[in-house]
Order: sequence, then structure tokens, then C-alpha cells
Amino acid sequence: MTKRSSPSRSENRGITIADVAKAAGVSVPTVSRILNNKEYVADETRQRVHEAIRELGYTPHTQARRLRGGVSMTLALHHPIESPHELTAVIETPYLTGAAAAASEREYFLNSLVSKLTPETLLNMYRSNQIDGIILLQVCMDDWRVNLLRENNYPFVMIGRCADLENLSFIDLDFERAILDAFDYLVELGHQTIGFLNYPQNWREAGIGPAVHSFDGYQQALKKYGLTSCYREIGLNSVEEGFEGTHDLLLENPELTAIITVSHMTAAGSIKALTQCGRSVPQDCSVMAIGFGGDFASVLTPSLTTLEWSPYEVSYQATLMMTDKLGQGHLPAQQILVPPTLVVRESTKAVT
Amino acid sequence: MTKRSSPSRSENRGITIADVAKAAGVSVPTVSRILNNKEYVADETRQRVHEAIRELGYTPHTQARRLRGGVSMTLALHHPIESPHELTAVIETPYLTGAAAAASEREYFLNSLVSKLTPETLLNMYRSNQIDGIILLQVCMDDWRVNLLRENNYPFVMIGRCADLENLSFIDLDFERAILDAFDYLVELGHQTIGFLNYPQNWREAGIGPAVHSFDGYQQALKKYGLTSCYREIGLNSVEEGFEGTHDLLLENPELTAIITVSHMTAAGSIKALTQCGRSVPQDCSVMAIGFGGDFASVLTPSLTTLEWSPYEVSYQATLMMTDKLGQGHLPAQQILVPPTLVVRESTKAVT
DNA sequence: CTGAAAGCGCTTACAG
DNA sequence: CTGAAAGCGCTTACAG
Repeated sequence: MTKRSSPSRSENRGITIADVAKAAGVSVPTVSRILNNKEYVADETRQRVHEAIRELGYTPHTQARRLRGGVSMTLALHHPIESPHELTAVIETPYLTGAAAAASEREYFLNSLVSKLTPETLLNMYRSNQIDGIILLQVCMDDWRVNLLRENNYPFVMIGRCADLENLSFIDLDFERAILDAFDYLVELGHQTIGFLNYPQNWREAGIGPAVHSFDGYQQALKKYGLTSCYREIGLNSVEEGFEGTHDLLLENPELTAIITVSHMTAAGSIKALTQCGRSVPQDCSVMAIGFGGDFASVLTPSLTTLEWSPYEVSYQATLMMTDKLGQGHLPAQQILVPPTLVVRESTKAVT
Repeated sequence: MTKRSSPSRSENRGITIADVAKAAGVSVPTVSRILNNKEYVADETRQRVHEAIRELGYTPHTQARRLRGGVSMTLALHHPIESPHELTAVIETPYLTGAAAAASEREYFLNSLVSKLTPETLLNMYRSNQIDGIILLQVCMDDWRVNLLRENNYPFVMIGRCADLENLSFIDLDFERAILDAFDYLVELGHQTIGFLNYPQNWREAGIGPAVHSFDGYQQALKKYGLTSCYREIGLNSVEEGFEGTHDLLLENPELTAIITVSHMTAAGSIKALTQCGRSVPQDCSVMAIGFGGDFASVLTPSLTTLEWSPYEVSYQATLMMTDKLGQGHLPAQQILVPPTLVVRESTKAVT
């Protein structure tokens, strides 16, 4: 094997299927057939061609294959937040790596969309063959993206769900069940006065899935156990909001012995507020969170009891659903609701 | 405007430049020129063509343009960890979103590589025109990726740096300076016995940038202030490691009044260990971390004083460097060392 | 200012 | 089992 010493960029390009054909003394279509494991090819020919490929260091040109095949082999992942900076605070790494891992396994490229998406841009991505399909995050009950894609019959998959799910593929976390499980767990521990810090009001009003379903779960829990409501809707991404929300709950109902939040940030705020009021967690008050646990949950003092999901797994599955749909034509819609897992850490305790 | 009612997928494809040309009564090259703002075109022609484009909802075919242009308009982002699961724990969202934002601005696609990369695969990505360039994360002093790409003259940019930087473009965090700044700050507050929990030993031995440069910074700090060493090399991603490392430091030197760590997880472990030993933070011992602050730093109790960088900004800049290099041919190498920012929160305090 | 021709690198029928 | 031909959708010289 001769070592090429620092070839210039242009030398490095341009080994084409024609070069291989010439080197192996066959025609271009024959090389193509061998590359794609098609039909019958004489063993001897196959070997000569493989040798030529190896010697020339040939690799098929991705763009050309895609053009010919009429596919882009590219998927997009989209969260409806308008700016990359906000996105950064909202989307967690596993959503990105999970989707990337699945895409890569199926030999798709994955593109994370980070800027504002308009209906026009979205349609153009399909029309211009930039993408074959899209994975939608943060779906709301009446979602323009869903409506547009459904109407135009473009392939997509949701992480989340909208109101009308007929014939649509999705994977979503079962928020209702999570809230109910949280109450089950705390009531079991003897808690009777339980505060709940839910997603912000404007989320629920905008029909954003988690907010809507958590609210439903909460209503059911109240009814199931005959509890009186002790409830606030607050922002998700600041310790401050959790801190203030908790103070509000305590003012409203000083007998509180447990608090449920829907994010780790607000849970951290809760713990701070309780500590500041001289209530230690979990001795005087339990705190638990619905969410993604992991690092955040274990880093807190005390570490946080959670009902959690694996966002990596969810995103991974969604992406496989997308490639399945693309690969196999008219599959029936897949609809998956993922139950949460209770992970007991140090922040919850039975009432004594 | 007529509304097309749920056209089938195949109807949605296939509006080509030829369709536009026919509709506007001009030739295909003319449409192409207008699309690309080339040369002189009669105003009247231009208008007719634009109208046709609008009416047909035409968008140029991405793959065809790329094939013709000989470019993929695609960038890759690579961290040398071998499995997607490990990657998830190690890479932070802003690295992904920052790069994605810059790529998107420059109309590039960005692909996050999540699986094991071999020299063969890496070369093939360029050869097959899958990517035009790559952004390398977690570069080590003698990095096979750098060596290979340099030798083959393929475009790349580093977030980090290797030993031989001649003619290479990089942006990196100034770890040496960060360690020195940390010591400056603590010494200023009156601390004389300062423990340092550094990156794991195998990182330093493997020549991984942050470990090497932090070690250098530490040596300089010891010399500068004539301090005696109080040092451990520990794993980064578990609270446990920080917990145990801190216990070890305390055993070795009970007079410790401050601890510096290089990750938020280990800082959380430090705080737990100190608390458990009856030392409250920051009254009895200060803790500070070099790293990415943000959410983690503010979620801890007490919130964490840090020397931090914006990973979003770093990744964003690196990606712009990459597209600049690709766009403008032979630019001189850009080399940027980013100084850290001191963010004082609750975990540090002057010695009384 | 505009069109006819060639070609980017590949694959798929269509003949042999 | 293999090759000659056509074409995926576009852009770039080259003539007019």
C-alpha cells in the first residue's frame, strides 16, 4: 500500500464509480450492481471490482445516490421554541443524542432545527428534498405543524400528542399517570396535605401536552383521595419560581407535608424555600418531582425522589418509528404511551 | 390561490425547474440564473419567472444543487466517546445547539456523530461527500483525528487543542488561566490551605486537553503562592467521586478552608462530604468549580461560585470558523483562547 | 439578455 | 451475467 503524502484537497475528491470500472475492466453499471448487492454477478468479476475499490479507496458519492434515489436520507428534529438560546435551556441532551443514535443506526442524517420555523419553511424542507421526515417535540393539542403536515401528507412522528390522533404516530410520556402515581405514593406514606406546583398557566391555555395532561391527572387525584386543592402554576426553568411558588403554597396551607413539582429546577427552589422556613426536607416536608431525574436529581441535597422517564429512550424510539414509516411505506400508526418509573431518593419520607 | 386538498406524497414531489421554465415560457438555464441572482436578466423575464415559482410552489432540489456544486453543505460534530449513552452524560446541550445555530445561519446542515468513529469511517465521510468539514471536541495532545485530517488536508476545526498547533484553527477554554484565577480569588479571600480535585489521572496521561492544562495551571498556582499541594485526580461525572475525593483531602489536610473542583457533579459531592463532616459551606469551607455554571450551579445549596464559560458561544464560534474556512478558501488559521468568567455565588466566603 | 449542450455521480430498466 | 442508454434536477461555460 503506497502512502499518499498530503494530497491537496482536490486530489482527494473525484474517485468515481467510473474510475473503479476502468480499473477493474468492467462497465459502470456492473460496479453499481456490486456496490448494491444486486442480482447475479460473476464471482470473479465481483472480486476484481472489490479489489479495485479497495485500491482506489473508493466510496460512493452520497449526494449522487440521494439525487438518483429521490430521497434525502435526512430527518429533522423540531422543538417549537423560537430562538436557539431559549432552546438550549429547554431541550435536554438525551433528546438530541437519542434521536441521533437511532438515525445513525438507520443510516439517516439528523438535523436539529434551532431557529424559528414557519409553515412556508417547513413545507419547503420537504419540497426541496432537504428532509424525508420530521420528529416533532412539544406538541400541543391543536398544533399547526401537525395540521399542516397531515394535510399535505408529509411523513412525521410526534414526541407528544395532539387532540386528534387518528392515524398519527406518536410516543409520549404518560403525564396523567405520573401525577396519579405521585399522589398514590405520597398518600401511601401518610401525607394528607399535598401541594402541587404545575406547569405555567399559559402552557395549559396554549394546550401544550404536559400541562394539559398533568392538570387532568391532578383533578383525578384530588377526586380519588378527596383532597382539597393546593395548587400553583409556575414557570419551569428557574429556581426562583419554585422558591416563590412554595412560599405561596405554605402561606395558603401551613399544614402542608409534601410538595410535588414538575421540574427539577422548581424542586430545587422548593427545597430552598422549605429550608429557609425552618422545615427540613424530608423530615418536615417531602418533595418529589415529575421529570427526568438523572444528574439533577442526585446532585441536590437531599437527592430528589422522582417519577422519571428516559428521554434518550423516548427520542430513540420516536426516530426509529420515523425511519420505519419511511422505509416500509404504509405501516399502521404506532402510538406509545410511556409509564413513568418511581425512583425513591432522599427527599421523601413517611409522615410520623 | 387554489388550495390543494391532501395531495398524495408523490404529487407533492416533482415540481422541477423545468416545470417553472415551461410555465414562464423561458429556458431552464434562465430560471436557474434567476434563482441564483446571476448576471443580467430582463426585468420582465425575472418577474414572469418569479410568478411561476410562486404559483407552482417551487423550491430547488437540495440534493441536485449539492451534486452539481460538489459540496454537501453538511458539517459534522464529533466527540471521541464511543457510545451514544456515554456521550449523553458528557456532552452538554449548548454544544449541540450552539453549533446547530451557527450551521443553520450559514445554511449548512449539522450532523452530530454519536457512534464510534474509525479512521476509515472518518475519511469516507469526506470522500463520499457526506460532509465538507468537521468540528472536533475533546481534542487530546496527540489526536489521531487531527493527525489524519491534517495529513489528508481535509478541513476541520477544533474545540480544544492539540500539541502541534501550526496552521490549525481552534477555539479553546483557557484552563490554565481558570485555575490560576480560582487560586487568585481564594487567596485574596484569605485562604491558605486549598484543596484541588482535578480531572482523572487517565485523562492527563492520555493527554486530554483540559486535564493537561489544568494540571499546568495548578503547578503554577502552587509556585506563585508557595502553597503545599493538596490534590486528587478523580472521575468527573458522579457525585460519589467528589464526595470521596473530598473525604480524602480532609483526611490528608484537616486545615483545609477551600476546595476547587473541575465539575459541578464533583462540587455537589464536595458539599455533601463537607456537610457530613460537620463543616458548613461556605462558613467553614469554601467550594468553587471550574466549568459551565448555569443551571447546575444555581440549583445547588448553597449555589456554586464558578469560573465559567459559555459552551454555546464556544461551539457557535467554532462552527462559524468552520464555515468561514470552507467558504473563503485559504484563510489564515484562527486560534482563540477563551478566558473564564468569575461568577460569585453563595459557596465561597472570606476567611474570618 | 437568453438558449442548447454537457455533465455532476450514480442507478435502473432494457437489451443482449 | 454484463453493457449502452437514459435520466435524477440542477448549473456552468459557450454561443448567439
